[in-house]
Amino acid sequence: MTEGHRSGPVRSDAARRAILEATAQQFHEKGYDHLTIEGIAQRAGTGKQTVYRWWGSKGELLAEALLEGLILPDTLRPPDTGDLEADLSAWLQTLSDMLQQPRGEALMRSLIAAAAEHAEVGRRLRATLGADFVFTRRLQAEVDAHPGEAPASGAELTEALLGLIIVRALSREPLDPSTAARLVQVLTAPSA
Amino acid sequence: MTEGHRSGPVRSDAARRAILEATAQQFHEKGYDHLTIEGIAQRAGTGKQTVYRWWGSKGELLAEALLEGLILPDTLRPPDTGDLEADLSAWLQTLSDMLQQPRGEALMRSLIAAAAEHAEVGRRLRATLGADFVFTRRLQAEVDAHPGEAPASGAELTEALLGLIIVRALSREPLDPSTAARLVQVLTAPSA
Amino acid sequence: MTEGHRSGPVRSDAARRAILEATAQQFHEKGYDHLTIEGIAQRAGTGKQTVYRWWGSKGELLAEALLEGLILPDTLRPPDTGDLEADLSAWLQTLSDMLQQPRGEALMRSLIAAAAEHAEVGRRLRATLGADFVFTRRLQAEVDAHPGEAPASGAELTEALLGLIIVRALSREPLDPSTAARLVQVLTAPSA
Amino acid sequence: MTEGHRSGPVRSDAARRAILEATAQQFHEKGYDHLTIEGIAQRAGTGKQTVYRWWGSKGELLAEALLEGLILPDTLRPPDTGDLEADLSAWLQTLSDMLQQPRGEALMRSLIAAAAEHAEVGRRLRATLGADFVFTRRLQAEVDAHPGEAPASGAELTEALLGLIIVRALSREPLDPSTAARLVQVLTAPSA
DNA sequence: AGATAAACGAGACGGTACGTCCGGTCTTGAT
DNA sequence: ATCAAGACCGGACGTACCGTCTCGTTTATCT
Repeated sequence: MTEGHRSGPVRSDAARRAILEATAQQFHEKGYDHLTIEGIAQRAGTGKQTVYRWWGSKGELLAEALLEGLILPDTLRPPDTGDLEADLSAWLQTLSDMLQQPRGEALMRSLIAAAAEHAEVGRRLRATLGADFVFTRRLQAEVDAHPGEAPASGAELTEALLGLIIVRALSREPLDPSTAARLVQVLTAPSA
Repeated sequence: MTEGHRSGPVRSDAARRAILEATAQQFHEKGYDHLTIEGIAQRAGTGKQTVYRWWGSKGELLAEALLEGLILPDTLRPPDTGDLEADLSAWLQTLSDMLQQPRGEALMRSLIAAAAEHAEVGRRLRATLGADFVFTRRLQAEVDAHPGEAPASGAELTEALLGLIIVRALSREPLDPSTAARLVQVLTAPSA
Repeated sequence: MTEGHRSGPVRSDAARRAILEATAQQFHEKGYDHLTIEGIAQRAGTGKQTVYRWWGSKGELLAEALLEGLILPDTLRPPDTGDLEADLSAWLQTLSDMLQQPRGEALMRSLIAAAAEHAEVGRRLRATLGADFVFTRRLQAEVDAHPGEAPASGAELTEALLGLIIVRALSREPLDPSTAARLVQVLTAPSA
Repeated sequence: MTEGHRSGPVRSDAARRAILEATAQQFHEKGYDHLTIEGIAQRAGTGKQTVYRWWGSKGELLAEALLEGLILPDTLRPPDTGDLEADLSAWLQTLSDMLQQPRGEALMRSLIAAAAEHAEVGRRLRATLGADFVFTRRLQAEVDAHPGEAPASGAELTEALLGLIIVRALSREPLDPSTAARLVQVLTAPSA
């Protein structure tokens, strides 16, 4: 035979989904701190033990909810129209629009707090919000096409853009849309 | 008349210093979360009420300790040798060295968590670590000298650099020193 | 000076009384097991910590409530009309009447459970219900008056009577009033 | 037809014995409170459901273990040499010896706690430890032989003796062997 | 020189949430 | 149908801190 079986009940998917959804709901409602396992379990209609059985901390919960797409709106996924500069600009615009609203800024800061506490959230946040995704690959392609001219790779430039946004969120400085646009231009202009 | 008089003792400076130092010590030892007012008061040998009388939250405590220079080492203050590119590079190097060590990375993440929760910490962190300081003014001067060529202002470029570092700290990706150097080069090269 | 003072707030008597009364109320309502610190604190309108600060277990709580006379009715205190045999008989009658009612029997069994778990409750129960009190001394006097005739001392005879009642409570055997009367007669009759 | 058939396996005697033995073992190790169904099932190597299928509570479990003779040592069974007074005395001595040891006292208190909670345990404890057994019948015979002289029946006198022991166990008062002997003498002396 | 009153250390108080244990029920796959 | 295994919802455990509120003591100012 292939594997050590285990009889007995299997993990309840209903409980899992209810807990992740409760996590997302509570996260949006109260932010990362003020997020309590007790509150999540109650909202989900499960026992606390069921949460602790499968997740070790609220960080893990949030990381999984993030992965399931329950935290960030689909709007934040990067567009891909073929025009790199336009796409980058649009994406940055979407992000900066989000930060204009108090709810959006609070959401971002909550995510940062979660990332600061929990490594997995940090990794997933970076992956979701820019570094791993299409821009990276496309910026890289751009860079490759002009060897020697732009020594900073695409990934790092994307990170720098995301970083700018994070710094603004943390310092509560609004991000002027035109500034964002200018930055995109500087960063994508292949030094020409 | 000038003011309603008040008799009685005046604020104890000994208590104030003891509390701020205890804050710094506990912050370094346990990080921002796990920082407790109760623990700080005990460490400082004061009553809890003395803390609550003068500060409203652990965020305020940390913001003041940060301002007093009790949190970050002097090393992180930006150098000023006259050579802008070299200075920027050296400063970025210092920061990235700090993040190489586990203690330094943890410290940075703790600061980010604090900034996410408390606006004043965010502002002061940004001010301390780059955006307001000499680089900004000097980058700006550089930019001003070449009008039209580099549409992104110095402040934003510094923020982008700091942002990159923060993104790396949050995602637990090490920052390759040569990458940092390259970024400095790109950002300071006035498009020439 | 005489003693090491301690400044700061003093123990709240209101909280203490509320907790002991809540203990008694919950004890009567639900019995010793099913008595919860959480329930007591809630009923008393205090925090749990206030309970744990002053008492170490529900046993200690009950022991103190017993001592305060919040558990047993005054009826159970032994009468003293001068006629020993009549008094003993009346007291035994009161006890056995109490056990006739379901509430009384449950109360007695709850007390026994508490005594089995907590030494102090055991001691106080014995003290309250017979061994230390007037009967003991009076039986002893009786015994002393007839040396050599009744080698068992009064205290032990009283204990045996109480023991009989406890055995009946534990085994759910009703105690026939006439049996009780007969036992009193045997035990008090100085062998004549 | 005689009866509705029933397919499937029949009750596993191995599981039953394992559970009862685990009950006895855990009872001796930790006492009645601190006895958990979960712990018993784990010790017995069975599922919890198998316990709940056949017993309704830890009280029932203990009652059955008591009946199987897994709880009390054989030593406690009453001797029968023909000499009533000597037998009673010896039995009381055995009991009081047991209570001298901390383990024995704890065992007795645990049994009392169980009896207070669970009627069946109470009945069986009384049956096992004295009321139903040979002494009762023999004391009764003694009493019958002298009608009118000793109005308290043998059963009640035995209960009183057992009760004395229980009171002592509950109040943590040691039982002086000579006292026990004296009581036996008083109670068996047919008033002569 | 009092009298006044705020600041201080200590810590009790009503609460909320923690992470754990166990109760009793239910589900699964094997026998 | 029973069994071993164990997930599930729920309730209580005992602990850690929260922010507020006394206490009794110590000081600095005002009368």
